[in-house]
Amino acid sequence: MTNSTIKDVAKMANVSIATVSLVVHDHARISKETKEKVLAAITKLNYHPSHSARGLVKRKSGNIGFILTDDHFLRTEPFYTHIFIGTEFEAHESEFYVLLTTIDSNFNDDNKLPRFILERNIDGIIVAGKVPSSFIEKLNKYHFPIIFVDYWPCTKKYSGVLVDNVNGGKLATEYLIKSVNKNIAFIGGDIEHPSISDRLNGYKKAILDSGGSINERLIDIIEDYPGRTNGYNAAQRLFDNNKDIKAIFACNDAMAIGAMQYMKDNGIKIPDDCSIIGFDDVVSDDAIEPALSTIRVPKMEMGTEAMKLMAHLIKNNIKGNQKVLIPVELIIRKSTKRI
Amino acid sequence: MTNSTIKDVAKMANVSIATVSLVVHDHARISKETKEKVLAAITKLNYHPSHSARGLVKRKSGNIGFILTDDHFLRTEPFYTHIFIGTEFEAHESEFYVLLTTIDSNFNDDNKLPRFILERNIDGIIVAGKVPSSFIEKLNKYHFPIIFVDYWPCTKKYSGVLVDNVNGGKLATEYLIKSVNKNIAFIGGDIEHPSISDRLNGYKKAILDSGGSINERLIDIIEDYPGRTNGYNAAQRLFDNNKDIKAIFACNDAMAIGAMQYMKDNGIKIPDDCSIIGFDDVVSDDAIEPALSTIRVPKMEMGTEAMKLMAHLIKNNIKGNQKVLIPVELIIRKSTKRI
DNA sequence: ATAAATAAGTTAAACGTTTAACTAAATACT
DNA sequence: AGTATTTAGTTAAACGTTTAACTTATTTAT
Repeated sequence: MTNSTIKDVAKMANVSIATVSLVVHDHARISKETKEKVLAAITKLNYHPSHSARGLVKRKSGNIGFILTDDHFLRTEPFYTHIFIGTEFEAHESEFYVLLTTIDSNFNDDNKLPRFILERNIDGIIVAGKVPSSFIEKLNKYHFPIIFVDYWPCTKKYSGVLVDNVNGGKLATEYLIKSVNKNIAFIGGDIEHPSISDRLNGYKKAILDSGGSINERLIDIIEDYPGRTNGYNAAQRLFDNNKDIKAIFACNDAMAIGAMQYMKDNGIKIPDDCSIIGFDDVVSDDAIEPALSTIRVPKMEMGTEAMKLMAHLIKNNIKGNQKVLIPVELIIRKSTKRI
Repeated sequence: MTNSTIKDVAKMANVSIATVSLVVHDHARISKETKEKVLAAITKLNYHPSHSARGLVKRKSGNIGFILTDDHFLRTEPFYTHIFIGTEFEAHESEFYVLLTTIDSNFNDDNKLPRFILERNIDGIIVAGKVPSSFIEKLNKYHFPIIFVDYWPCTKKYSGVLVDNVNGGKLATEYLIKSVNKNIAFIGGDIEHPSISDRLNGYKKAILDSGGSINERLIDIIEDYPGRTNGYNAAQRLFDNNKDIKAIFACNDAMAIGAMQYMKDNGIKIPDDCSIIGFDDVVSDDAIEPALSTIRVPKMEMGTEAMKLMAHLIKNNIKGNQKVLIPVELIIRKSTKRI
């Protein structure tokens, strides 16, 4: 039951350890018969190459760091948890291990970088979600590939795996235009966040493309975090201003759910009086009454894409600065008037 | 910026690499002056021992596996996420890396064990939360230490880090006895789960100790998962049966919140008509109206304790079968009548 | 004064891989 | 037939540590 090594396999298959290694790496120099012989021994002995030994000679740790802020990780909506699971899943293919760690959401110059960075025990880093800029600055000193997921800092030195927010906003708004035509509001928070502003851009684009014009009084944006309470308040301001709102596109599901609560509390029928579409497709959307229409973000896929890209960067020994856009999907449930 | 090795340090400090290694391990054989010299070089070169090289010679991976079911990890309440962060935090001390992976919540004999187990790239495993018994059976074949957190399978071959559920149930119930005296109900789900049945045991113990007797009609237990909806339904059954319930001790906060919703919907004033105490102390407790009194479970501490125990087991090369009880704390907020 | 013990290092082998350089046999080319 | 090339493997060094065994110098005991 103790680990068998390459030597045991070599002995059993009657070849040198180099041959075993070449078989493991599927090298062309090995004949079919030898390969089969070795493979049989590997299976019999349940041999797996030692991560440490391999790492030592290749001067790679075989680890990828996955970093996010603690409040993102501890958030009740497991958005980033899904992304992490995606990377972990995909790591199987490329034989990486993923080391997850959190940083302080108020990370500043006095904070230390995660241990695996200081010890250089990773071959690359995946950063999920918005992180403090002082963290990114510290990261700049290091020479491994860094991939940002769901957030791309302005410095275009790194790769990013991003939701196609503009298109998502466009899809949602286009549907609302087709079903209710006019008076479509947008509610959002944390507009500094590129994802949110892109969703707003998609909203504007859809309206302009359809021949309409932007009415700033239908757009309610706050600086604060886009959560349920702020969604509730946004809806209140909106309806106070304009009784005739026919649809709301919320920058995320949390705000949408808050806005729905306001409508319920004030006798506004969903979707008869007012349609609403969210963004993200979180677990509770289906449970809520009426079920919330939304833009589905394939969270796990973002993780797998990030890890695929990482494997590519490492294999080719490049740092990369490309942008991968993850397509989204409009999910129509019960909170929207049918077209 | 590239990694410096033990050789670089040795050269700079004018000693052999063995000396450097001995300094790093704080070995007594090294004089104070040499030690300082070496330490200075280490700092100057920002030297960190290679995880791989160390792992190779020690025949340890330096990794600890952290395993839980996917639905536990993806649950909106980040209970196990907190526990994980605790292990990750404590791992700093013992220089371990933590590899987090999920298993299928319907794990059966056809499922494969996590990769790092098959490849034997971990020195020990921490299992968080209830896992399928077929998973545990498969684990039985391996010879590394295993620690269960927040769930301890009947086979007492492994160590467990567990919430003091009995005492928690007792604390909550004792408070309710003091404040409302009589007609204190218990609602719970998944009674097979040792944690839940222990909470019920604490409830019973408190009542008996106070000279009262157990009224089965005040105890509502379902087999299903103890979530909000089931809490709502449990409260409904309870009040249908007995209008005079003065307090509810819920087996967890989710059920408590559900039960509160039922009371709000039916004009039962909290805490004037009926007090309620939950269990776990989840994030939303404070946000809910009125703020929920509960039993606080120190989640991060469970993680750190598990990792401390793991480091101990590994250092002494034992498998261990001890039980660590984590004390809980009664948190009184607004959902309970004052004593 | 000499032997024994202690202190403070050093040497060298080992851990399990990978891979460049080498070898030996078989095949292809003049 | 003799040389060049291809095929299919082997050899051996290297990766960065740890640690048992060794050395050398100093102190202590007799």
